Amino acid sequence: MPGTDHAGIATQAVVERRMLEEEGLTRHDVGREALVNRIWRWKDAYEERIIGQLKQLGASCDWRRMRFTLDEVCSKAVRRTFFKLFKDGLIYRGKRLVNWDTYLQTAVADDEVFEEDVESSFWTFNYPVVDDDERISFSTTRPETMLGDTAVCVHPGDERYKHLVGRKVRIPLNGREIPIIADALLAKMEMGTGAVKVTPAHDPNDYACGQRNNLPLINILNPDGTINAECGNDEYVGKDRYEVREMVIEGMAALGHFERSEKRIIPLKHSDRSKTPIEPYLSDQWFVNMDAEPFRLAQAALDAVEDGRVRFYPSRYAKTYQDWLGEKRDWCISRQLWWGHRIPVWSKDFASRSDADVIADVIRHQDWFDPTFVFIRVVDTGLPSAGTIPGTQATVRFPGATMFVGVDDGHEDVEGHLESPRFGRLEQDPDVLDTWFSSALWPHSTLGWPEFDRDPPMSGPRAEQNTSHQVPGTKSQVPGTKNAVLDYFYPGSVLITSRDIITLWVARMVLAGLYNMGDVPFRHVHVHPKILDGFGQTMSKSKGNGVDPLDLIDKYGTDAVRFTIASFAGETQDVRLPMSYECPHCEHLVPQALDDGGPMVKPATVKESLRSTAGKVLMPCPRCKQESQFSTPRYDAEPGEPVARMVSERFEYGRNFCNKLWNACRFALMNLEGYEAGDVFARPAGPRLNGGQGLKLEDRWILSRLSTVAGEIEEYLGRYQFDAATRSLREFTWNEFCDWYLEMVKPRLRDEGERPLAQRVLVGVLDALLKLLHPFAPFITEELWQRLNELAPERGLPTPACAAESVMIAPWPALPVEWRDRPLERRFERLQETIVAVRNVRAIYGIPPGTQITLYMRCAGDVAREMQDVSGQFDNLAKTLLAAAGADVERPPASANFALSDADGYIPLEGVIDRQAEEVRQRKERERLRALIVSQEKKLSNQSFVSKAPAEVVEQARESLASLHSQLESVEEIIAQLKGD
RNA sequence: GGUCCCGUAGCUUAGUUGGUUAAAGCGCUGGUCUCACAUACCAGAGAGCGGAGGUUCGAGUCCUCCCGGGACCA
Repeated sequence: MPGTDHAGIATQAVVERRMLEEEGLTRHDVGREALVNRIWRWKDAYEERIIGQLKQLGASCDWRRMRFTLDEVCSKAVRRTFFKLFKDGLIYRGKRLVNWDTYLQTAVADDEVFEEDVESSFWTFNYPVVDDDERISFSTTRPETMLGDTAVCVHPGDERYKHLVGRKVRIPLNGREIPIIADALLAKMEMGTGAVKVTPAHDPNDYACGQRNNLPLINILNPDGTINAECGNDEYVGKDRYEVREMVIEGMAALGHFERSEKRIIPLKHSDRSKTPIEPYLSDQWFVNMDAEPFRLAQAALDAVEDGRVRFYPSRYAKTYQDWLGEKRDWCISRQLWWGHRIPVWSKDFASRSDADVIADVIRHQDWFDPTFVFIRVVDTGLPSAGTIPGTQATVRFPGATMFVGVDDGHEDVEGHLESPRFGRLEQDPDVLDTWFSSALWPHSTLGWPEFDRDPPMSGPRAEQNTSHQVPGTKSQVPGTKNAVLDYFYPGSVLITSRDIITLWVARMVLAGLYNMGDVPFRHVHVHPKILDGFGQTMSKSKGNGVDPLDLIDKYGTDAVRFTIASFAGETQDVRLPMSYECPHCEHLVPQALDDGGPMVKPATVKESLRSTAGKVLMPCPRCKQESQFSTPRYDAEPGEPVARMVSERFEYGRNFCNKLWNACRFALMNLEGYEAGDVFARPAGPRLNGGQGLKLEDRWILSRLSTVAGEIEEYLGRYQFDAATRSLREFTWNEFCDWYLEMVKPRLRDEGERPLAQRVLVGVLDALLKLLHPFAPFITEELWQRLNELAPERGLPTPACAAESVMIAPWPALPVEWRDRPLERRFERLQETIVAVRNVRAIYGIPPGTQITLYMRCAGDVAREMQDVSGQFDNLAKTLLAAAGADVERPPASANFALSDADGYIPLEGVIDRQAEEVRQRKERERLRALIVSQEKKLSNQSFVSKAPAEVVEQARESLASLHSQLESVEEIIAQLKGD
C-alpha cells in the first residue's frame, strides 16, 4: 500500500521558511489559499522523490494504489471519521496550554522548541493575607504572570503555613482575592520560601495544579504577547509582557510587597522557527475523548494487545504502547496550521443557550438539513452572559453558549448555508487536524473506506486465483454494499515501523481501526531498529549526517544495500553506521568526524569549525590533494560542481556477498551443458555413499543443510529477525554451498556419467536458494533466475517442475524435513575437519598448493571406511593422497601430525619436516588440551556439580573429558615420536 | 523525574530457555592472481563480555546498585 502523508508541521514550516528566505514573504502576506497551493507544488516534487527512492529500492508495492493523506479518497475517510466521532460525542473543543510563538503567532510542537540559558532574575514578593496582618512570600522568574494568579500553593506538610491553608490573599496590583491551597506535587518545602504562586493559564505545572484543585484559568495574554484586559488592571492592557514585567516589579515595590531579587541564569524555551521566547498559552483546541463510554477508544486498543489480536515484535514494545494508552489522555487533534484537513466544524457564539437553541432549531427545519450528514451541538460555556472586567469599568458580553455544527464530506451546499447571513454566518474553524489523525486511518482509508466502489479493483493472477472474492468495479458487484478490496486486504498482516512512533501512530491506527472497522488494522507490529550515525546520533538534516539511499545504491548496488540493511535488523538495539565522504575526484574515503564536539558532522580532513567559520568550507582529499564540496547543511552544493557524497564501507558486506552469489551461479550456469530435468531420488541410493548410483555424500549433505537452513529462515522471518535470516543465508551460501559443495561437485561435472545427477542437485539447490534470497536481493536473484530459466527451465526439489516466469511469483520453497540428517552432517563435519587439518599442515610448511602430499589416518574401522569412500575428495580438495586409513596405521617417520577427536593424521614430509617447529606446534596443542582437561576435571570433581547439575550435562562433561584424554594421548605419542625421528 | 533499550575483539554487531577455554564481518599480520569469484582463497594474532556486589554446582546470559550512551513520556 504505497503512499505518503502530508507531514503537516514540518512541510508547512519548510515552505514558509523558503518563502521568507527567497521572497521575504510570510504566510499572512500570501494568504491561506496561496500558501496551500505552494505547499501542494512542493509536496508533488518531494513525493515523487520519495516514491522514486522506494521504487529504486525495489519495494514490491501495488503502485496503482498510491495514496496521499490529503487526496480525495483519504480526505473522505478523514471527514467521515471526524463526523462520526463528533456525532458520537467523542470530539469536543477545550482549552489547553500550548507553546505559543508570539512572533509567528502560532502554537509550536514540543520538538520545535529548544532551551537556551538566559540571564534573568529571581524575584521575591509577598501577598497580604485577607483580613490579617500576615503576608506570604513567594519567588518567581516571571513577575508579570502575577496578574493571572488564581492561587498560592504550599506543601501540605509545611508547618510554617499550615494555619493559612484555606485562607485568602489579595493580589495587590489588581485586587483579586485568591485562595491559599496545599498541593504536595507543586510546592516544595525546601525550595525558596516554600510557597509558590499559581498561574494555571500560563505555566504547565501550575496548569496541572489548577486541574487538580479546580482553580479558575485566567488568560492575561493576547496572541501577540501583549497583556489583555483579563489582567484586571487598565494600566497594563495592550503593553508587551516584558514591559509589564518591569511595571509589575515597580508597582509591587511601590506598594511595599517587593522583598528582594537575585541574578540567575535560567533555561528559557525558545521557538525553533522564530528564535523568540515562547509563552505557555491557553488556547482553544479540539480533542478526541479517549475514555468515554461506550466506545472507550483507549481501552479498546489496550484490549486488542492484551488479548493478542495485535502482537508486538519484539514483545517488549507492547509496554510502551500500554503505558501510554493506559493514561487515557484525550488526544489533541487541532493544529494552528493551514496545511492539512481543515476542521469540518462551523461554530458561533450566542449570548445564551436559548438563543443558540432557536437557531439550531431553525437549521434543523431547513430542507437541506439531514441528520445523517449534519450534526448540531450546543454547548454551555458556563460563563455569565455579561460582566465587568475586574479592575475596570468596561462591561463585556460573554458568550453563554456556543453552537457547533459538524458536516460530513460532500455537502458544500450545507456549508454555504451555514456561512450565509440567514443563519448568523457560522464560521468554519480555522485550524487543521493533526497529521496523525489521517495517518491513523491509513490501513482502511487507503482501501477506499467508507466508499464501496471507487478503489482500483483487484486484478491479475491474484484475483483470478481467488474467485471467491469479487472484483470491485465490475458489473458483478452490487454497488453500495461491499468494498471487496477492503474486505480482502483488511485487516493487514503486519505493520513495520520505528519505535518513536508507537504512541503517535500505532496506537492510533489500532483505535481508529477498531472504531471505524470493528477490527484491528493488523495482526503484528514489528518495530525495527533505527540507524544512527557513527557517533550514535539520530540522523537529521540539521546535523548533516543523513544518508541518501540513492548514493549508496549508486555506489554499492541496490541488493547490496538491501542485504546489508537487513543484516542490521536485529531485535536488540539500534545500529551505528560510520560514514565516510568519498572524494569525487579519486574516490578516496575520508571518514566522518564531529564538528567542534558535535552534533554537526563533517569530513575529518576539514579542520575549520563549521559552526564558527563563515563561508563555504571545502573538503581536502589527502590522496589526490584536490578539494571538493561535501554534503552539509551549511550550504547548498553548486550545481555542476563535484560533491563528495556520503557512503559507508559497511555496505561492502552486502556487495561482496552479491558478488559471491553471482559468481557461484555463473559457475553453475557454465556447467549446465546437456542438462536434463529429472528426479534426484529416481535411482535408489546404494547402501554405500559412493555406491556409484544415486546421491553422493556431498549431495545428501547439501540437501540436508538446505532443508535445515530453509526451516531456520522461515522461523526467523516469522519472528521478523531479518539479521538472523541474512546471517544464516550468507553462511549457507558462502561457507557451505560455495566453499564445500561447489568444490566437491566440480570433478563430477567433468565426468560424463556423473554429470546429469550432479547438475540436477546443483540446479535444484540454486533454485531454492534464489527463492530464499529473493526478499533480500530481488534484482540479482531475478536476473539469475532468468538465466537459469534459459538453461534449465524445468527444475526444482524434490520434484522438478516448470519454473515460474519470475522468482517474484515463484512459490516459497517447501523442502522435506526428512532430508535433515544430523548424523550425516556430523560425518561430513569430520571430513571437513580432516581437510582443514591437512590444509593447515600445508600452510605451516609452505607446501605449494600444487604439490601432492600423502596422508595416513589412524582411526577406527568404520571411520576408516568412510574416509576411503571419499578418498577422491582428499585429492580434489587438498591435493592429498589418502595412502592408508585404519586402526593399525603406524606413524611414518618425519611426519607432520594432527589429532582429531576420533582420528590421528600423519603426513610424511621427508626433507621438509622441521622437527623443532613441529614439536613446538604439538607442545602448544598439548597445553591447550591439558588446560581443557584440568577445567573439566575440576568441574567433575566438584561434588555439588555432579549431584546438582542435570544428568545429561554431567554425562556430556564426562564424554568430553574422555575424548580430550584420548586426543592428549595422541599428541603425547606424536611428541615422543618426533623426538625419535 | 518516570519507562524502555544498549554498553561483548581496533570498528560494527551475534550470542535462543544460565552448561565445554565467547562467534561473525570489516580492519590488522603472513602466504596465494589455483581452470566461478583478488568484491576472492588459505592461515594467523586479537576480547573473558562497562564497573562493583549478589543468586547459583555453574553467569556475557538472572537480581541489585553505580558509570556511560540512546529513545519515548513527563
